[in-house]
Amino acid sequence: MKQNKPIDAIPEPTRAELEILQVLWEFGPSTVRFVNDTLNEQRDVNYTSTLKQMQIMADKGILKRDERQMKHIYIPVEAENKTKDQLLNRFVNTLYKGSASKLVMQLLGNEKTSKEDLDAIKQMLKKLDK
Amino acid sequence: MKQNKPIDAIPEPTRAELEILQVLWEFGPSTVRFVNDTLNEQRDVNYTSTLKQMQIMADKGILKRDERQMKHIYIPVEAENKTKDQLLNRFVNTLYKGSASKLVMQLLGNEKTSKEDLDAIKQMLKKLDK
DNA sequence: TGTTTCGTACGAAAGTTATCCTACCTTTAT
DNA sequence: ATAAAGGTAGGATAACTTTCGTACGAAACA
Repeated sequence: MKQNKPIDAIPEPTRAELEILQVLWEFGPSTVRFVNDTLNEQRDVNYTSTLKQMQIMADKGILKRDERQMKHIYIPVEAENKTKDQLLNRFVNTLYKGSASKLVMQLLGNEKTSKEDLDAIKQMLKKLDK
Repeated sequence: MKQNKPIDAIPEPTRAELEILQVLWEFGPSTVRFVNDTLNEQRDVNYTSTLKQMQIMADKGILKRDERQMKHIYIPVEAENKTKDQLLNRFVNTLYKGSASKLVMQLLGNEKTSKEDLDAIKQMLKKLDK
């Protein structure tokens, strides 16, 4: 019988938290106002909802914030790539037993993968060989 | 302002539901007892917890069940590949703006991707060309 | 200077997920 | 026949997520 949870597990961002991270990754350190406005281009969210989320994320250590101004500036603690690596690893582990090639096979068997994507992938592999 | 949710969205399996689906995909239609025993090789779960989960999944339409016997037999409604395609699409959409090649780039930039995986991916690409 | 606008903080509430207890029925074995 | 084992059903509950109302302070402005 294994241990149920690793003790030092880094909290994975939830769905709503990920939305917020995307904005911060794309536009850099931002105020709640800016993040909320950006989110509202996609769907309805109340300002205080976004505020609360970002406060919680700061509590969890996902974001840090600069409070020197009245308008606090929020910044992701982890780099975009690091977080995405974690999420991707988890994904490939749970769905494909850790096999990257199985995941790619699923991806390529998918009609939605465009010719451009295929070419880009080939290019990458060539570069990797060097 | 866009619509918040598509009306006919198929409910995505949750974490615990996915664990159960994995067992059913691997071993075929099964009883709760079998699924629970299999899960317990990995972690502690009470029998009634697994039962409840599978009942909920049947309610949601994720599983159907054969009740002719006292020991009900549960079967996934959707094929493994279809469900995984949905999850993969969602993943690539939310994290990589729908770009499969970006996802693969992240995967290849990851130390955990083995040489075997790389070779397997190259093989696949060759086959696709024909 | 007062009022309106914009910000944070706090707490409540609703929804979802995951877990398990209890009750009760059916089958099996003593 | 009766007890034990194994099954389903149906709450109850706890933790987590998500959302937002209310309160209140600071800043901008008429």
